[in-house]
Amino acid sequence: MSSDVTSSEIPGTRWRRRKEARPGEILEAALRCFAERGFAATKLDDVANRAGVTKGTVYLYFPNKEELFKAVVRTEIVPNLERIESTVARENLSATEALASVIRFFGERFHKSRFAPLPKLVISESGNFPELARFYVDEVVGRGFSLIGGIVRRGIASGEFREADVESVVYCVIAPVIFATLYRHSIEPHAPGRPIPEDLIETHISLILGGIRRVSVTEGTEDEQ
Amino acid sequence: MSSDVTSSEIPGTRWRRRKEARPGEILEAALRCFAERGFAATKLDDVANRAGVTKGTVYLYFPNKEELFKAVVRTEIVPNLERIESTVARENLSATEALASVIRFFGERFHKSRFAPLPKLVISESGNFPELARFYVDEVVGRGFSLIGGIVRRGIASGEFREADVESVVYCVIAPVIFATLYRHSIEPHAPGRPIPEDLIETHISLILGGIRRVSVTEGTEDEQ
Amino acid sequence: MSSDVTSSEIPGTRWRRRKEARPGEILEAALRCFAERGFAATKLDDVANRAGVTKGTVYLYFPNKEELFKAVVRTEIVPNLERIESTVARENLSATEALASVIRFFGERFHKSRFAPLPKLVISESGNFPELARFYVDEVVGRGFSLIGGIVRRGIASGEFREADVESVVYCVIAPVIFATLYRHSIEPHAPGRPIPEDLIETHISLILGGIRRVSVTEGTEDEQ
Amino acid sequence: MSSDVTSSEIPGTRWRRRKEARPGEILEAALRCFAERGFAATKLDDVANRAGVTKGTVYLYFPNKEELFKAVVRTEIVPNLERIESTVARENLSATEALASVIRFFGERFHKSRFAPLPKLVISESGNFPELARFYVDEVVGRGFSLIGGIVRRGIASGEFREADVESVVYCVIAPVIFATLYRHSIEPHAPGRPIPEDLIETHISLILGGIRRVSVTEGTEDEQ
DNA sequence: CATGAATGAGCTTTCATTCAT
DNA sequence: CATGAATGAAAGCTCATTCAT
Repeated sequence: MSSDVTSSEIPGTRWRRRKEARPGEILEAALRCFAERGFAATKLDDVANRAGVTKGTVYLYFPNKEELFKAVVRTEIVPNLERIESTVARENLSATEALASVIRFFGERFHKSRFAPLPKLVISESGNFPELARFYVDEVVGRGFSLIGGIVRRGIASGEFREADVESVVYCVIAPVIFATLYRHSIEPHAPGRPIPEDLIETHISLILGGIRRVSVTEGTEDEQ
Repeated sequence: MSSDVTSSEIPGTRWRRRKEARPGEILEAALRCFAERGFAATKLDDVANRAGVTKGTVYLYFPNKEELFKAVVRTEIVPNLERIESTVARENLSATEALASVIRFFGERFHKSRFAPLPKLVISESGNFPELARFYVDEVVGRGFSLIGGIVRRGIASGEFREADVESVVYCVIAPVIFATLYRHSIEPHAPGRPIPEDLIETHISLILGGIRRVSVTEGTEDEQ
Repeated sequence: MSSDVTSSEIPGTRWRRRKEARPGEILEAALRCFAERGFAATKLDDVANRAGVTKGTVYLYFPNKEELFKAVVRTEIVPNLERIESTVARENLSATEALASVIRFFGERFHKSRFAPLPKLVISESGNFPELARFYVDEVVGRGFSLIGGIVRRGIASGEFREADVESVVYCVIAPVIFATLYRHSIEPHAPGRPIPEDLIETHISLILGGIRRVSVTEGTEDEQ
Repeated sequence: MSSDVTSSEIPGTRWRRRKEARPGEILEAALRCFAERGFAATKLDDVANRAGVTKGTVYLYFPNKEELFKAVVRTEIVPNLERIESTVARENLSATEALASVIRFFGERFHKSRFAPLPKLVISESGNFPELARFYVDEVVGRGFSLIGGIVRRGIASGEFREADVESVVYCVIAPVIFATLYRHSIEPHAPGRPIPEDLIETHISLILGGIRRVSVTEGTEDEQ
């Protein structure tokens, strides 16, 4: 648990004035620290260093460590949620297309966005922050399940998909995506010999569609990816 | 807090010698505490209380908190691994049957055994214990992947399964099982309104097999990709 | 505000076991620190040093600084209250005798007992601890006023004393006693040139009785003390 | 936090020069804060807020918190002292009249003027500011004692008052006045059920004169005060 | 073996103080 | 002059660790 976090900041002036930028910088630094070490193991000194400020400055913007954590979750989750939903809600796709597209979308999102470390954070800290778990269930799991559940149900209703327990299918759709995120932020960095396979997402899509679709997808799968 | 989870430590040391008499209650209690709160947030007082002893007693068996953590990982994971492998490795099953059986087996294991909280622990603490990640990759992920990868490869070779990226398929096979475990130990306790669906595992099996098997499981599925 | 509080403790073993004696020692040390420096300026390190323990030990017995403060007040005030009341409540004294005796009693009490620094503490900290003020008013001021007020009223009723506003008389009876305490614990230590006069209490008694008694005290004052 | 309340500090320093322009609001605000919470517990933010400026501005006029405190004492006490003395020192009053008048004068002063919170401040902070105690003794207690002591001595010499320990009498004269001030600023605000009696001062005067005057005041109350 | 009182390093938090604007 | 963002030393508090019993 070494605090090997060094500031990568303006070397000359140790004293700047950036009221506007500060909170964002601190939140970003905090997100990374929390994601790496967890809430309890994160020292405010590390967060401050990473943000290029001192401990005191953090307290200028956030009343305490817990509120900082909540602010991180709040600012990283909420905006992303909106974007995900609105993006995927574009209509006139078949259930098959919609499912493939939603998986692909999540896969990308979780790979690149700042949202990426969140699942790990939630898994790790739900024990210490029950509200975090509840919040996540309500806002993220709930919405995500509705979104995907809706597509699956639509596919079954239209005969595109075969009969199945919708809830369970949703789990199977989501799991590999989340799992990849968790793996990427926890294990992969320390196990360079075993990276996540390149075509995980596309394989996942084809497996899921193969498993759920009623009609053959033999030729359809080619252009699926 | 640096790492060597797998090393067997100064051999013949106090810890090793006393290990013989060590109450498994401490390890069990520690496993639960670590899984619930994470390493940093777990107080030795809590572990001791849960084990029905005093803090001092913990130090009789483990030289410090970090060694206790490593001991937890060592004693709770490794024995389980052996059993899993030997059980599933009995041959004369078709790839289909083997895959179904291995998923079912893991599903059970992760549901009931003391092994269950481990994934959460690894996800949460790999940042603070890089060796934990390495250990997990080598011992668990590696073995699991070999096991399942072997089955998949065999299925493809025999024509039972269609062509696919084996690594990716393994991920898709494992992910829902691990994900369910993580969910069960992090989120579910705080979100009673959204339990893991009963037939998740069976649905998963049927989806995966549907997705991977060459012959149709619907009606004309022989050409399923 | 220099922390020149040095432990006067057993020099050999820095490590002892005195669960029984500890809380009392800490309370005593705390009383002195609080009385000298006030609540805010008192460092727990000082209290600990004076009690011959370390900061951590203080927290073994008191959950935080504020509770320590309250405990000090509680343990120093309550027992003294009982004693004062019961002692003075001995009957069959004339109002004159009773008043003289009660003033003398308070004078002594405030001079020697551990109760002595309390008035200063209450005056100083009432702003930061409103409950302290309330408590003091209810338990100390209230009781004291009842006690003395009763005597005065009795004296007036019996014709021993002349008519007067009882409340005001009580203030005038109490004020020099309290004032002496406050002076002794705040100013006198730093102004050795101006000590409290030796016969303050007896002069006070004779003045008060001279002022309140109906019969002339011109010659009576001689034997008054 | 060491002491020299009376010293006029590095003469011609920043503080001294800027003193000319200094807003009395800061001193007034500081006096109130210090009196309410004590030196240590007073935050410069509070002082600044109360004075309607920012923290930085306080430092424009006072080099640090301690100097601010000293300036408060200096500017709030000293001028008042002068006025009091000169007012009461007009002669051609009998000792009885002079004593009554001086008590009344102090009673008023301590009730309304900015001088009022000072006694509480001295009582509370003498532990942290020994010089404050010394200053108070020299300037306030000393002068006050001379003033009142002179009157008492004159009364005794003239046969108006009976023989008594002058120092002790002075204490008894002063105590209720100071005590009322302390009570008013510490306890009364938090104990609305027990206000200081309206005619405390007049009762005090009549008790003291009754106690000290040679002639009986029992039936011959025409000279009551 | 087991206990639990005691320790002290380390972390969170506060706030007097500085200084670019 | 005035501001207020930023600082960092100091204090409160926690808890892994020790050790007399």
